[in-house]
Amino acid sequence: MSSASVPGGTTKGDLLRLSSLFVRTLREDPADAEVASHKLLVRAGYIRRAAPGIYTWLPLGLRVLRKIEAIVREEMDAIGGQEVHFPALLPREPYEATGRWEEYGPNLFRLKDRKEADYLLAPTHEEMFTLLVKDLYSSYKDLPAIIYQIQTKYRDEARPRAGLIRGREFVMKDSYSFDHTDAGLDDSYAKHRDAYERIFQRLGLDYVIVSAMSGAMGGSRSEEFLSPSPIGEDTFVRSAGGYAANVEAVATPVPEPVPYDDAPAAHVEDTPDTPTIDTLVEVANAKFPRPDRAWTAADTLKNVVLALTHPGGRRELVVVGLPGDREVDLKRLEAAVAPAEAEAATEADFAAHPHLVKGYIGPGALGPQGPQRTDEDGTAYPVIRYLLDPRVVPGTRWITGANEPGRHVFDLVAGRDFTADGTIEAAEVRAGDQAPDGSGPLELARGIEMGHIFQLGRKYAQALGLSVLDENGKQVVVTMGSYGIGVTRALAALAEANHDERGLAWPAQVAPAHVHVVATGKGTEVFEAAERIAQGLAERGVEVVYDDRPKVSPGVKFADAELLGVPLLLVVGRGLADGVVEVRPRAGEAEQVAVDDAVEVAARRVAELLG
RNA sequence: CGGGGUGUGGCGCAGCUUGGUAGCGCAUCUGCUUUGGGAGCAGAGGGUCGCAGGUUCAAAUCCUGUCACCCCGACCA
Repeated sequence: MSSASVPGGTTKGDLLRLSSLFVRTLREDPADAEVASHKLLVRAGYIRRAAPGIYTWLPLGLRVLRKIEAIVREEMDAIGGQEVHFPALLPREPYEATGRWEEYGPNLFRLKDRKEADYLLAPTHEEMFTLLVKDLYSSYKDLPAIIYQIQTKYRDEARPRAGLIRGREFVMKDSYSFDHTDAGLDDSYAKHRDAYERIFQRLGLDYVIVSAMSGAMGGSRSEEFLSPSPIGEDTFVRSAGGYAANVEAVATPVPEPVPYDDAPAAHVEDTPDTPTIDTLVEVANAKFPRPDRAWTAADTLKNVVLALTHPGGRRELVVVGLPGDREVDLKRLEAAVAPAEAEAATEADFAAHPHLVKGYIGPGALGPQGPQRTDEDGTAYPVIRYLLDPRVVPGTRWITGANEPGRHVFDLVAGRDFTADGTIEAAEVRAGDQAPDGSGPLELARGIEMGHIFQLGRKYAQALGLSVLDENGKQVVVTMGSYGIGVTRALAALAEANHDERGLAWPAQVAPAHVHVVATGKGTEVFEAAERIAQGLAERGVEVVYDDRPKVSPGVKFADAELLGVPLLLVVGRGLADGVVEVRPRAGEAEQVAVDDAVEVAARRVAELLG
């Protein structure tokens, strides 16, 4: 690996000769690859699959990985981060203390030593960092502190996919901040946010920052850095006015309450055979037409029965009431009820609650209006909690279930005829919905999550007993932030964003080399000239891949050059007779250069590419 | 965990319906020719057909079981 990346410097750049480089390119896509980054990284000889979701790094891939790491390292150091390195193999105890030995479930790689003691391959290192700081520090004067590592993580994903995008082994930069005040945490968080912006800018990656739910991690503020890509696994929304959020985190704008003084009284009507919203709308329009317009699904209040499983294992039925033209988004629901898990109610759940008439459930049987049960201390609870979509504000009028087969209520007014136990963000987010900050309609897009920053707060410090003495000599629990960048995933995102049908096309900052020198022809002159140029570039600190393979046809060499994706191609071939060589960017126009100027020109082009 | 699919030289595939002892392309090796867009000719090496049982004179092929892998969904800092 070269230490020099500045052309014109005095340190020698690397010269990789394709005749001996440990690489083999493939003409065909591997059968198990679906996405471009996976196909091309394998075809170009950057990585090989070792096991599902686990990859071996070959020299070219490793060079790219190291360059990304170097950029991450520089920016982390620039905000005062100090690098450490933890083992990946860890004992059970610290994870037991925070409950994550259990919480992580089957995604944790667990193993036993010869004495049957439990170990794990770390999926992330909050516990170890917290304990290390506890070990070394005990005063507020030692804070703030930011420590980080770039390290291999292990998660036994249920379904690894898309090559490096979701692996079971992956490289992550994880950093942690330690402060004794909330303001300090805000500052550490802001530093990381800035550092992440610089990192992704330097990597040449488009990114969007979306607000996210902190979910099972606990804590408050949390944002994700996504690389927009159709193959991304995260759905996010954004508005023209600059709002961006993970779908789970989107807040629904709450409409103003509607006056209902002149609203007609609610009335129950026969609506036979209307167990679905579609059939209900059809019958309503046929039998009870509105004078002004037709009924639509949005006029109905759909009540969806869901089962929550709480951490202790308690199962609870809840009903979510939402406009009939929307579905419940289970991911949003789960984010809203975390740490409980949610699923659709089963037949057994309905059987256990016979007052829930499937297809005709209405507020009358739910929440405050429904059956109650009484606690030991006399407090009354609804048997089934009723949670409303934020759009169902007081004064809105609905057609909804009458809790009898074949019957619905019309003109049921929220706030007058029924109330609920609360509101919940569980309805699906759709393109065209308004952004909560009034910045316009939302569009949905997919992205690859490359980074995530969290304000963890005091959860881990509390669980592991990390406190320091403050200015007044009092013990205060430390507040923490946790910040991750998926380094290998960022590499995949770069490959996704920088390729064409011929192969990879790396930004110069992360490319395995700066210049790809191709010698075409059979005469010794071209090889001698190419050799001189390659060495001349290396001596100026330029990193060079030199295709010195004899007896390989030009077509193969050009195809390989385009597959490997080095940003600048330098061809020494038939032009040599006229004293010229060709310099051309990976996807650009060729420039004829006098052979004696080749090193100078190529080095200058590289410097331009590196910015 | 549910659904679908696939396991045959290093890679990509055919052969399986209708059993007869394994083939094609790429890659690799040797020789000659060729050299600006994935060359040609001649020759060569390399596969217990995922594994285990079973049926049969005979199994890559039929039957049973099992394992692995891929894709979609569920799940997932």
